[in-house]
Amino acid sequence: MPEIPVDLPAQIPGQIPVQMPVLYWQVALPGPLRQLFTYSLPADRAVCAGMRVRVPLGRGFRVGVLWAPTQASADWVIKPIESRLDETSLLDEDLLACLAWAADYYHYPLGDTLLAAFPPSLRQGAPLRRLAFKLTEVGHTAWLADSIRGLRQKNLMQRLAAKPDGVLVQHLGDVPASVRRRLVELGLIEEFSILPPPSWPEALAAHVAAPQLNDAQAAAVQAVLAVRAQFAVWLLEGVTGSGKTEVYLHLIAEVLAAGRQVLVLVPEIALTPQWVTRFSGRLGLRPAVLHSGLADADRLHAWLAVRAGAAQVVIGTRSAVFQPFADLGLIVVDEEHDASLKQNEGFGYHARDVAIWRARRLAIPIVLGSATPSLESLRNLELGRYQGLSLPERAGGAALPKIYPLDVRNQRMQGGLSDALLAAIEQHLLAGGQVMLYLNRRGYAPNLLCHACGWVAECPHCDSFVTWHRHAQRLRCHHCGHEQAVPAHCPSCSAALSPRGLGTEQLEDVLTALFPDFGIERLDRDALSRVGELDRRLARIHSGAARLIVGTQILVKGHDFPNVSLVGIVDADQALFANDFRGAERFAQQLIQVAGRAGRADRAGMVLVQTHHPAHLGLNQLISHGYGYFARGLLGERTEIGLPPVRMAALIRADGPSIDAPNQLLATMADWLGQTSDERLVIWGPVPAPMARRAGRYRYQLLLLASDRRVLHAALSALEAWQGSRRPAGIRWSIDVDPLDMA
DNA sequence: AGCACGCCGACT
DNA sequence: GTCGGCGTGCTC
Repeated sequence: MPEIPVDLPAQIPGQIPVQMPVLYWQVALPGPLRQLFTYSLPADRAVCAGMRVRVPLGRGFRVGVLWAPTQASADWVIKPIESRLDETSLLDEDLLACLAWAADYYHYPLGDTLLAAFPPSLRQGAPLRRLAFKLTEVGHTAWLADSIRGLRQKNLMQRLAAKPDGVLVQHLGDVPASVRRRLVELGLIEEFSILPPPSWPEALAAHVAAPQLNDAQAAAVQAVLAVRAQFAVWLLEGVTGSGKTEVYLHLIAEVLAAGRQVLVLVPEIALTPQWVTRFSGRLGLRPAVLHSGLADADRLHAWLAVRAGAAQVVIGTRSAVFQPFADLGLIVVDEEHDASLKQNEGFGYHARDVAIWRARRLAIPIVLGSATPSLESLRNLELGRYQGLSLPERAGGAALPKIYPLDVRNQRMQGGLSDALLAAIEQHLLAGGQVMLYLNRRGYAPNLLCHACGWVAECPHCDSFVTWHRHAQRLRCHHCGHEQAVPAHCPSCSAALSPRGLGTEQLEDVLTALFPDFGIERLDRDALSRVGELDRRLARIHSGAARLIVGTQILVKGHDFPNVSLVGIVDADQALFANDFRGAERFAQQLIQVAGRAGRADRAGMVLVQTHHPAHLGLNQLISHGYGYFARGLLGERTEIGLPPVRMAALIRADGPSIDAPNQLLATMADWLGQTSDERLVIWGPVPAPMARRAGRYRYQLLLLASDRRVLHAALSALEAWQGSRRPAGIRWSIDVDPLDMA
């Protein structure tokens, strides 16, 4: 990337440098350096916080962000800022404040937090200005006189002659650099830098009419619009199929009409072209779509367009919450309970919570939508921090699916399917419906074992077994990516090996054998590794070419299958007895979300849950009283035990190549915290992580709990200060505030 | 994080 | 005799 610093060289040759007054600024730098660095710059340079600068550090240079003016210090030699990379701040005050809060709240270094708000190319110091070429006076005359000989030179001259404002280098990719260089040498063309205006496609006409809202939807829209110019968190609790998206679209249209921008946060997997099509058809514009698969150039383009206000609607996964909106008027968080809104590694922010902070700062409404709200949000509703909106019925009068536990004790099973479930599948297929089977385990079989000696294929790097992927003929670890060939015989006793347990691949094979006349589509991460594959498979399902659908979590996330009349939960037992305290909550959310795929059109759907524990209390409460009741019951339990969301939590993780060093480090921290911190701080552990060895590293964790967030916060800050940059050899440790995933 | 400096094993 | 392992310490 060519470097185009905004500043001229400090010293013009042949002139004596004038001694200028100097200003001092604190600069936030990337990396785990949890301190700001002070640099100087001439007082006549206009600067402000949020501007990117290039500064010397050690023997190299870094891209940093100007933070705040400061005084000189005698403790170290202050170096000058090498150059400003921007002419103005790229992050406005509100976003800077948000990032500063997030760095503080999540105990993540400020520099890394600030730089996380930039697209990758800007993070690395790419200038906003671009190189371009245009004809010189001489060149123009030469062109008119038709005195250019070389064909390729002539070609380039012609293109530049047609564009007096210049052509960006990136649009001259087909012209060899040597041709450009030659013409520059001849003085016919010249290189210069310009600031391209952010462009975004023009509005198209909305061509899909808004449907009539039902009473509950209309009431929700009205409630939000009534106070749209002030901060409020609205929790939109709408059963699956109740038309939450329609509520969003009405609100968005109103905010757009007022000329303001809208942010829509969605879970990772839900970003399908269908969403975009629906939005553009109804709103008459192209939303900016932001997700992890985006190319750097597209990311930069969208970022600039959002900053300029040209992109009016942003649909994105969690990182979109840091987009530099020019005039944000509304935030929507869809599926607010979804765990993918929380980043688990590194900068562990929760996009929903950051979004709420931004909304408060900007005094705008934020709508959190879900059929299965998180316990965090339900508690905030109880405490009166959120306003409740409810869509208790399905749009279009469709009935909610009926859920039945299916006792599989002592039942004959074929490929994990009981006779009762098989009969129901057949019945629904013959009646013309589609059937969906949910199994949260991909691959053919989760274990490969020796029936003679008991040997089981394990991952060499983790405390886990490897999954047999029969079609790929590989054994794969789902925790670290380890892969190996399938051994022909037991390595321990040479007997034959056999699969144990059931994965989606096997389920697909079993169903193909049992129901050969009905097409089957499998939806899991393995089947969808290629881009566009999801859409191809969804198309086959929607066309009716596939009548049986087998899949994992992906089924849960927001796709609509209107003709599914039966949903089978193949194995509820594993989730029923999860070791994580959030297990019950997550199971309930998944069950309700999967069940919600059934019976959307005119016929009521049916959900069969295979279990060995048909009398399980939670399961039955969930089935008979619904998610809302069940979740509020869980909240009561959490209150008694003192777990989140009633108490605030932070998880200290440590891992290293040896078994005791990480444990020891956390034990030392636990001791120290016990002695020095507020007595209201609860310290649990250290304990081995649920998977004690992963990718060859031994993992331990320490859970900190406090009813008062300030107590927790103070303890974490003290811990950071105490540990400082001390780093016992090979051990990594990190803080996860509000952890969702305890693994 | 980088990237130095700084002391102990197997190679031209 | 050197090349090189990564332990620890600093960067305005």
